Amino acid sequence: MSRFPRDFFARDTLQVARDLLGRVLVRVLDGERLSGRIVEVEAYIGEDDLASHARFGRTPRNEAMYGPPGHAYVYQIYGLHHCLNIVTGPEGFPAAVLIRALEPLEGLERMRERRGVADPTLLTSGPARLCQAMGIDRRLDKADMCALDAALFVEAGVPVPDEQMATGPRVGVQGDQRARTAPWRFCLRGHPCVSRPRTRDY
DNA sequence: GGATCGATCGGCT
DNA sequence: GCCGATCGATCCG
Repeated sequence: MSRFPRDFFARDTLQVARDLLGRVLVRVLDGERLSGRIVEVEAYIGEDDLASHARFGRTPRNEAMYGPPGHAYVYQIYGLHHCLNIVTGPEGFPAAVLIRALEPLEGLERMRERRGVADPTLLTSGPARLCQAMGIDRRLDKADMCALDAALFVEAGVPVPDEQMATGPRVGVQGDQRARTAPWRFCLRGHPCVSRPRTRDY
């Protein structure tokens, strides 16, 4: 059960994003393990990335992105959803990887209760869906995912060979042309749990 | 299958 | 005051 150390997350953000595919996100909730294989992620890199919450500089909300790698950045959106990022790169530089979709592995029954749906491909196939399934909210913002007693962490799983990986523009990003087109989304080609399967050539 | 819309509220240019 | 790194329901063809 190899829990990833901080060094894994301290590397270049695009490298970490790619390398997170196939790994296992684990949430310990009420003493029970809920887990899923990471099948889709997006990178948000620096204040110059106009799609990033760090584009206006350091604020109370995005503070975690400026902190040490291997910590969670959890934010609320549209007043009702949560999204989970893992902070990457050197401390002081705001960057993170958004976890967009999982293939559920452990704790499916609990996830079904929390989500109110039975279909496994609908349990964790979206950034807010996986947070609801795993009980992730702002209380986990800035949580250290490398601590021994962490309730949220990443295990080694099985890395994904390049030929099974697809790359493309990030979902839900509008405005600035560079931000819109940067190929900073990574997913498992054709996997049923990816959040937006059949748009474009995924 | 695709387009559209409402929910709901914290953070901010 | 405006708007969002979303989701699910609804309507249409």
